[in-house]
Amino acid sequence: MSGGYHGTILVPMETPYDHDLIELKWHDRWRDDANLYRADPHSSAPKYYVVEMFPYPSGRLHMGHVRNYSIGDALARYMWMRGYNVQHPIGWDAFGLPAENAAIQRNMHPRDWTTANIEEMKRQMHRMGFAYDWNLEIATCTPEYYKWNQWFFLKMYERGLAYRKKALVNWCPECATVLANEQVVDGCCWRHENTPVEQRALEQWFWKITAYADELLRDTYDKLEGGWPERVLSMQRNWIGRSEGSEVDFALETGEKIRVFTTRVDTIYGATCVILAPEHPIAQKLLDNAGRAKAKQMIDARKQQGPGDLIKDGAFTGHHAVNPYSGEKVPIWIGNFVLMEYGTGAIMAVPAHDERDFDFCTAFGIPIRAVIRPMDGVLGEHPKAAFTEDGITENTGEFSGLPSEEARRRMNGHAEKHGFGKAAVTYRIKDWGISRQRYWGTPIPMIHCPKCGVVPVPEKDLPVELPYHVKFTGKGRSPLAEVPEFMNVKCPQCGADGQRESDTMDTFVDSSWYFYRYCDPKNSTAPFDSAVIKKWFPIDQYIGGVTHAILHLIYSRFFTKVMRDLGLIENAEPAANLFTQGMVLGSDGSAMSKSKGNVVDPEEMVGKYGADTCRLFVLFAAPPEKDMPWIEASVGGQRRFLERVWRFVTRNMDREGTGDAAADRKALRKLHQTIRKVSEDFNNRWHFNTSIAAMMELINELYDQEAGLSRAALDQILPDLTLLLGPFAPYMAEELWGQLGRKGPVFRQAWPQWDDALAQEDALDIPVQVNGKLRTRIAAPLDASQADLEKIALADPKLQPFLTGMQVVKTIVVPGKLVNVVVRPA
RNA sequence: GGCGGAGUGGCGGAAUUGGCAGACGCAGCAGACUCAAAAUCUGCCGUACUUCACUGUGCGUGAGGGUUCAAGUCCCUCCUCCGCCA
Repeated sequence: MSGGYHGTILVPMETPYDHDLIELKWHDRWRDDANLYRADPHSSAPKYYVVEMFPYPSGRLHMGHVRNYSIGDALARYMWMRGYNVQHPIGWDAFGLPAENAAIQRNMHPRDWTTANIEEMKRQMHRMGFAYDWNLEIATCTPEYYKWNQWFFLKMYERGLAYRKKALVNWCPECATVLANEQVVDGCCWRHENTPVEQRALEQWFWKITAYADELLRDTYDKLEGGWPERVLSMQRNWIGRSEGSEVDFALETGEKIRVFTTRVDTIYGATCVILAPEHPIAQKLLDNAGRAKAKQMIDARKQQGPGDLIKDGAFTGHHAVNPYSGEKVPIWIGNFVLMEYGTGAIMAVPAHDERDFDFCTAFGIPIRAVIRPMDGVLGEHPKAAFTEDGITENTGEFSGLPSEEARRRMNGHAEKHGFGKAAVTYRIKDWGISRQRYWGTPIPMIHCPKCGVVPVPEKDLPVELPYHVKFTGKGRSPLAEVPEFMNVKCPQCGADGQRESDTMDTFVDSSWYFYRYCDPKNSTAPFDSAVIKKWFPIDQYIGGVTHAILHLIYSRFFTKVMRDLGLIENAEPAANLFTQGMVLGSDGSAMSKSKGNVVDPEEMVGKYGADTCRLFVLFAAPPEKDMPWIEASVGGQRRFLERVWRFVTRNMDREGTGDAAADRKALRKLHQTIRKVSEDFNNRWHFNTSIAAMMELINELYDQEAGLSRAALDQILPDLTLLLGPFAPYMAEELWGQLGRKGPVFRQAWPQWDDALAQEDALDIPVQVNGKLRTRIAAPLDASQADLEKIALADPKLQPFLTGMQVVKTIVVPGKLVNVVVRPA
């Protein structure tokens, strides 16, 4: 039988595929069944906890969400079908600046705006058919949730992990308000393009993430390697930025000391000046009025330039300090590239052996002196560039003639012995500044008492609730500061009239532990029940955008470690496996943005093609970890595929079978190959693009064999095909499943099993090469030996022209794969 | 500059362990069906040449070199792009 279906044999029972009809029917049933996607608390099946990063409720789902959630949903459904007890929650990262902007611009209260957005996006999620357990839903802006942010704050405070210090914030003099980093565009205010942002020092709260720097770094190797993308681990390691080196004191005439950090103490005899961060307290003391003005200018200017295009700037303080090793007096400068937050806020400049120091000293006419020679070279007398590698010390007093590493070791020992320095480790990561001068966030549970100072709100008084009636002027400090009913409070210690902290917490606090709260979202006496956490954690699979590779993912790791030290949980890491999906790009290949006008609205696409088609497309267009462009012309291909499936199943479900054994065998072979392929993709790399391609090949084969299929074959093919489709196109799968007379939701059915014997081809089809070039193909029995293959290949008539006049040197036979005949002229 | 990732047809991509490069889809071309169109179905679809012959040959995975019977895949040098850190 050949030729395939030409519309002449079969009864056309088909109804056309109407996505709205099908999807809306199931949509209502799924939405109204609160327990449909609930994990079974009494199940003995292995647990599987899959979490996709929760969205900010901006009001509309975008394509990035659709992609993220389609990946997670396919996985959750597959794991259900594999018999796991799956927990699959969703919630809302509901605090944040856009809500306040809406308040200012549209006169809507942030809470009302957020609530309306959540409802709208929830509706869109239902429409997409995502299988979430809505019983676990949380919104971080509710007092029931943020109460526990405050509780964690108090716990941090008790353990000395929360402290207060002055720190710089972005200040727009025009708005007279503090700006978030993302409101600073090219160093200017986002609403006043020509107004440079200033830096102001405010008292703010910090969390001591640096106390965990070492463990956060170590666990990227010990616990996350293999489960998290290498790219993310490498970014986190960079961010933590551990470096080993030395701290050394340079003494001033006044007796004060400037402590510098360096990784290259072996070069210290080449230090020709000391450079302080412009805000360094000693710099502030040494500078005259003009100098201080210059320093302020540097601090403000730094904010306006990215680290890449920072133009080096500096100024001499007029003072000197003494190099404790050489006794030499070197000038003290301030420099804009020295960061107060890193190391000690002061460096020694060794222009001969550090590129940045070389640039700086060349620009300001500071002398250059080489003290390290290359292993196999001589000391550079008048270097034109810094020699930055390790080498041999020279002209370094008692430490001369040593390899760099040994010099560092000995010099550290020397410093320690004489009390002017020591070996030291420093980190790039800074403590987490959590204060935000904003309304729409978690109030920091602290009270300022004129007598007692800073006093924590007692636990029993939590939550400190956000007042509803607030004026949003966009001016001044936190809007909360203007609400007397909120601000005025009695000191819990002495009863005096105190003032509440008016700042709120960074929204990254909210997202640092939300996946714990999912497990016990209604608990009113604790953030969660530890026993429940023990059951579900660590997360088996966390899925989200690589944009969160650093901040969110490091803060939530920090939170997990603190929670563990508080005895609340046992796991040291929140997620055993992390998957970062690529971005959805516009058809022009660049990120979707309103200004580019290349934004594609998911809801519009769902209306046009259906949710199943959209889900299928975002999974098909590229492997999930890669960026993918949205090319609408291609979407039609997914729609056509679904229509082909629909037609095949509906017109074959009730017909009499034919009975062509060859057709059955071919179709069943392809079916089992497809089950194997799709299962392997789920188990290994999640390359759903190839899974869907395999299903397309299956449907193509089924069309070819359709006319000859027996009823028995159809009874295997139709349900299995439907089940395979389940994780990707749940609506159509559910509808077809029902039409096939089957009961129960598709995602609760057992995943189909493949049979290697049925997937096996009838005969080998082996390519034959001569000197590595394909010359012919041969058919051979499955059990052909290497010798058989060689014999058949060499006898093949098509090969003869390439063998005449040649001598066969050897024949390579890869069993089941290939034959390569190596020849040379006789 | 350092680290990490990538570069394959007109386009998205496939080739999972060194073994047939271009699966699957989009776009395009031709045909069937149709009064016609849409839809559907069938065939073609890297490139140059070749043939009466859907025959055959050469070239081809960013560039150049190497290892190997065999390289998109491994090694070396280089170029371009993206991310992170400087």
